[in-house]
Amino acid sequence: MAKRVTLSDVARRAGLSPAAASMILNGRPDTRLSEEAHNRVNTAAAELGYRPNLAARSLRTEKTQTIGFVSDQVATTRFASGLIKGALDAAEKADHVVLVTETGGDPRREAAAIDALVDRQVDGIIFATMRARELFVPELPSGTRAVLLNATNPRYTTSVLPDELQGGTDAIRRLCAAGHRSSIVLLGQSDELEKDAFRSVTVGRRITGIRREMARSGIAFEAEESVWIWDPEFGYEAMNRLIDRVPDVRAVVCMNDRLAFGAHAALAERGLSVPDDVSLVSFDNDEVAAYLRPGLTTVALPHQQMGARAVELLLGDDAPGEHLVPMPLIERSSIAAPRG
Amino acid sequence: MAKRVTLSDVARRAGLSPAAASMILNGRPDTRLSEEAHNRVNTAAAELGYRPNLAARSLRTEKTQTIGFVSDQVATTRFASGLIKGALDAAEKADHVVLVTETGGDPRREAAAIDALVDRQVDGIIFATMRARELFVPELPSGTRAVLLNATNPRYTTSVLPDELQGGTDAIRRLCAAGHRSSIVLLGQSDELEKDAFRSVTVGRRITGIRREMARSGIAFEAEESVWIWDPEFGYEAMNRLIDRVPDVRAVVCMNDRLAFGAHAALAERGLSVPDDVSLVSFDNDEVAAYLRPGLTTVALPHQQMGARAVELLLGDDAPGEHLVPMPLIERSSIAAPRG
DNA sequence: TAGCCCTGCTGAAACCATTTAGCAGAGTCG
DNA sequence: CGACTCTGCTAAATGGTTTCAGCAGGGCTA
Repeated sequence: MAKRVTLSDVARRAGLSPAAASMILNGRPDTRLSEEAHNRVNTAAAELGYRPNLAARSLRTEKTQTIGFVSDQVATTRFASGLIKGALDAAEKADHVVLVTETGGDPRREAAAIDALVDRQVDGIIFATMRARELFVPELPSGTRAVLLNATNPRYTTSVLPDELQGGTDAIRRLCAAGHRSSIVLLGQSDELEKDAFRSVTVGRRITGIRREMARSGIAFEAEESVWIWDPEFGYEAMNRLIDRVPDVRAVVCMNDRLAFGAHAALAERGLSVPDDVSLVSFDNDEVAAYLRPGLTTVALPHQQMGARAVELLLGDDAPGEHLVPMPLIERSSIAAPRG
Repeated sequence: MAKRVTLSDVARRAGLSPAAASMILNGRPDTRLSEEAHNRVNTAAAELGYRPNLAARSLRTEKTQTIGFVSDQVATTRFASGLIKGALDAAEKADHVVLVTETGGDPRREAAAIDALVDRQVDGIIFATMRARELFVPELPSGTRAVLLNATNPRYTTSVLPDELQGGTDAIRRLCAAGHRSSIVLLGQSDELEKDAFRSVTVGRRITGIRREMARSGIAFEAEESVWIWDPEFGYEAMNRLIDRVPDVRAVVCMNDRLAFGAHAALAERGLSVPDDVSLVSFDNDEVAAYLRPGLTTVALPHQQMGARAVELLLGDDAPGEHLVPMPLIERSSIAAPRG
């Protein structure tokens, strides 16, 4: 069984010392080794198919070209895989590789995951949550870099979040641009009922963006329905209540696509067609948004960009702070000019 | 900044040699070190908060307690994240951690990913594909273990696949159990048109399971519609054609849930209700299957179990070969006794 | 009392790359 | 000619763990 090729083998074949070979292969800048030496080492390495032993290298350098990704959930939502994919892609570009772990939100599992990553001397850790929130992060060995993905934390202040304020704003702008100025309802949230309820940092901003832009345009919601669990069935029920309250509803703003999915079903049952009778705008760009007929116009959660941004921040040297990534409006066909 | 605690520190504090400490902490079986020594070392390690330097250990042992996961796709389908989650969970149980990479099906990226993993001396690699197929796996360094997940390969014969034959069988059994014996149609596949087309290993088995069980029960499809891309819109179109061909259709077997989703819409439009007029059974247990009203009865692709099985096989010493994991029938409410 | 085994432990090599200090020789300057 | 610099390279230490060979000393047998 073929033994591994080591640096010494390369050096020997090139007629140089391992030290020289090391410097050359690592492209050290201000070394004084000859052109000639460079060539000999490089060809020797190529001929032998040399691959450095990363364990040995890490032992010396304490770097691993590896980053850790600690997430509370990986399988449940598309959101998670988008974040991971974004991180993977960016890591690949930076010649890093990523160790993925899942904690299920359990602090014990989280601690274990962090230990496992720190033991492997990852160059940095990304902490991701699926529902944006303040995240508890245990003390890390000094020198371990960390960035929060879709989360915030008072100590580790470098974080990546979707720009929900802008997203909320754009959703309303789009509706206004289509000519909607009245008979608009809000599905999913109601300030009266939820004054003190804490949903998440991002939901708060989303709703602020929405309301602020409504105010700026001088229009108001005709009715609002609060929904606790943003799943299709509850969207369906809430939409029915909204139709009862506002029979001439012309536009509905849904807090997310799953609610919109339910709303769509309720509208269809009442004989109201989208977008001819009622326009629909929503958030997240969930898978179902594309399945619906007509396709749902929605403000996307830019998972992949967020994941990518997180690794760029982890590896780069940007200033700490909140980094917002824009939420693009995905135009499909659920918005039209109001009837009549 | 606190320096790392090393094995020597522990040994010194225990008044023993590093060699002794190493053996004790690793629980070597037939060492002759005293009870007393064990205690001293263990308490010293605990007091100092000793954590072994894994880079150093790997350098010696060539093991890393790390496994590699190479997948063609991670973000696109729920399937991918299920596989990953299953693998993550099983790895965690076995005290391993997993390096996830994505290739997008590009052989160059795949080669790069494998290099990156091999360089990091992973204990084994899982190769996963989202659409089951024969997968090309480049030569690996001898001694690198590999298992194929949702894929097959002539050289690396350890693979895990869903038991589609059983899945197909169970779908039909369920329909029969409800009393369906005629006016049954198949949506998504048609032998006449697709005799020579290759879909994937698993689709082939799924359809075989279906047809074999139909034959066994002495019944036959009234009509079949082939669909190339298994997305809702095409399911919708195909269902319309099927209703035209078989106006008294009583049951439809859909090749997957996205098709079923489209079929559901088409049926609703024609005033046919599920399950009272028409029963629906399908495959995959996609997210949409639960969103539909009524909920879709479907034969699930057991992602997580498959992912978990893969790491068990990678780490254990089972015989090579194809390992099938059962596809559970998820009962919701799209099947009822045929009308009339 | 030599020879042997057994117990409980240690010394040192090995794993492999990186890095610092420094050496030999040639050339330059005053 | 001596001091100095510059060039092109190497020796050796370093990082932390595992593991093999073996040592010291006590007890036992012949």
